[in-house]
Amino acid sequence: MPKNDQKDLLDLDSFLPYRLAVIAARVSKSMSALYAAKFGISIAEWRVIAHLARSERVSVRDIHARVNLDKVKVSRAVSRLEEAGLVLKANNAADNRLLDITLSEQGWSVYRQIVPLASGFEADLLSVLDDAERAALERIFEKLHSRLDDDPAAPRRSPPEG
Amino acid sequence: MPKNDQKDLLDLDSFLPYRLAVIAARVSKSMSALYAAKFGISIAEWRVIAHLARSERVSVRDIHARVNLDKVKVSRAVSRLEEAGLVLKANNAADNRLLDITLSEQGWSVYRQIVPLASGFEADLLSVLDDAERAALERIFEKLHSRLDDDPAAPRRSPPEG
DNA sequence: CCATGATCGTTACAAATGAAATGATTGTCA
DNA sequence: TGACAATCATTTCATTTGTAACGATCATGG
Repeated sequence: MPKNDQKDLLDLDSFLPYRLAVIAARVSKSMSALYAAKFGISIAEWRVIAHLARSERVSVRDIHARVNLDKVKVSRAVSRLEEAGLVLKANNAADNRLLDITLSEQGWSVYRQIVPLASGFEADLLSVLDDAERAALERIFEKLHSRLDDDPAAPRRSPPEG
Repeated sequence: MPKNDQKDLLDLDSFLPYRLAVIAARVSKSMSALYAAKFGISIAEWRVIAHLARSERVSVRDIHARVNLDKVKVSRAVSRLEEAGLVLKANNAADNRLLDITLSEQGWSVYRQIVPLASGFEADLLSVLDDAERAALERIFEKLHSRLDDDPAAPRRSPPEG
């Protein structure tokens, strides 16, 4: 007497949350290998650097809101980057609770070295997709996000760049 | 004098590894909220349960190889599940290094309760995609995985079910 | 046989993580 | 103005995580 009917079985291999987690983990790990060893930078630190490169003079809260990292993780990433000399912290003149975080010259240098590696990695991945699939992927991302926006259990989506 | 030309900037919001990580994290968290509170089960434990449901009497190594969790994580998840009474451990008669891990009656019961929640959650997510987009997503997953298979830095893909 | 190496599951230990608390600063409104 | 709540960044502390090592068992080849 079987414990389950076939219809009650759930195939993990075809289960969307699982598949997304697996592909994201593979891509992240493969990507981070490009800079982790060479520059001693974690994924969180890379996100902070990438955000600083396009928005100079931001606070921990700004980064937190824009880069899908919780406040504590950003704070620690920034501290490590400061110790490594890649980032500068200053007090915000208008509001002393805030930090003005910026890339140092060395931070910019590391960023400029990573960008071509990252872009190349992404281009390599995307090269296997045709135009229709890339367009579909765009729509899929947007549709899934918008569906998750209705779910209070889902983490909030980052606000659009400003 | 700007530090960077536009062409040297990398937009994190449109960067594939980042986007995959964000959507996967949102989906996983939203999904795990369905069973985490009610059954006190983590994502790793859910994966173990889901695998045991379709492959009774497996070892830690089997689960590790099939469910994208490292050996230690599986070992700990199984131990927690055993303490919770959802899983049974026995020695493999043919090889005493191996464990025969199975779902207990209570484990099956929890599984049967989670499956409709998980299937419903997935169906709800997929409902926003049309047939073409779902088909595209299938191809995208397969193409990205097959590209990553060439990258020694990427974690290995799980072998097909058998 | 039996010595050597490989495999399995667990443990040890350091590092990373997350939730809540903290201290410092600012906004609010009575 | 001044009490009180809110916000920012950090710290604290318990838990989780990953790497490496470990003991136990098995496979292999001499």
